[in-house]
Amino acid sequence: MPELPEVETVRRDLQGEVIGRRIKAVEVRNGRTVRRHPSAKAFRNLLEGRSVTSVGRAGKYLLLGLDDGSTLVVHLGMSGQLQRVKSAKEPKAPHTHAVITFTQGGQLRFVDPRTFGELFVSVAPAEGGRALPELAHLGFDPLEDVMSWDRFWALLSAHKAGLKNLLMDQEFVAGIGNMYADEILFAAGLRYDRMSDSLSSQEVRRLYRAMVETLAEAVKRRGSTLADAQYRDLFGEVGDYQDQHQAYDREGEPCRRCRSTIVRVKSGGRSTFFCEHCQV
DNA sequence: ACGCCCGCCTGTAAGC
DNA sequence: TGCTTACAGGCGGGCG
Repeated sequence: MPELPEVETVRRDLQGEVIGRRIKAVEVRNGRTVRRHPSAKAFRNLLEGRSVTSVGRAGKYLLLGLDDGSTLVVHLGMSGQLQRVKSAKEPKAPHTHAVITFTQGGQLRFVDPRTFGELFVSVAPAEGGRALPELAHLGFDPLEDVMSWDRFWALLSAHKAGLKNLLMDQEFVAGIGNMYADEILFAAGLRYDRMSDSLSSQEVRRLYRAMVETLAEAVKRRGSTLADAQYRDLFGEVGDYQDQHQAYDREGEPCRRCRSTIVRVKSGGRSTFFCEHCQV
């Protein structure tokens, strides 16, 4: 399930692959993928003939800047993948919902079994990411937007929410999903249900540090590919960070810090994994 | 303002 | 063995 580290990995790969390329043709094979547009044709018309000038990211959204000042926005949802193929002749994977063909140099394909992902073109330029009206609701980006820990404290204190819910709230901070929320909270030594306005200054610093360092390390490891093998990078390769997981998907296994058993609870309909001894 | 639930989806796995 | 059910969860919307 692609979260910030996986999306950032794809972004970096895309940068070397699509900048400067001109879009010759766009094929939409599943209309749901471009559901924000009135029709697949309308989406196509916005893209054909354009060149890619930049590749950015805001939270879990990829932003491909185009030469007319518009932006192709990609959200991978739960199961979305972008695939870079050198030849149009390469067989299409099942659930290939959109295909972008470049004038030279193959295709970019969007594959998404669960169809929670989407593509859309925003008429606004990509600069800064959240400048797009469609993404104006996103909160700060944990890797792009560095802030002082007391500023972070002020943001946390402005809410009265459980820490996990707040970390996963894209309007608060953009890019963290269920998996990295559990990993960040383990690294911070804080429970998922601690109230955001109840932290000591030391705990605020630990949380901020854990958030930035966990995500940065996961980017270094090119993201997490779990047993379901949903996440693949632009070239079909898996990530390495799942081997470093301390909590997520480790129910019944020993905590790597204290050896007590990692437990799993349901919170807000989602699985939450944590160590009752290390997280307070 | 926040928590919680639903609907949207399909593939996988557990249960009977 | 074969069918049914549960689960995975990002996001937007509704409700209490």
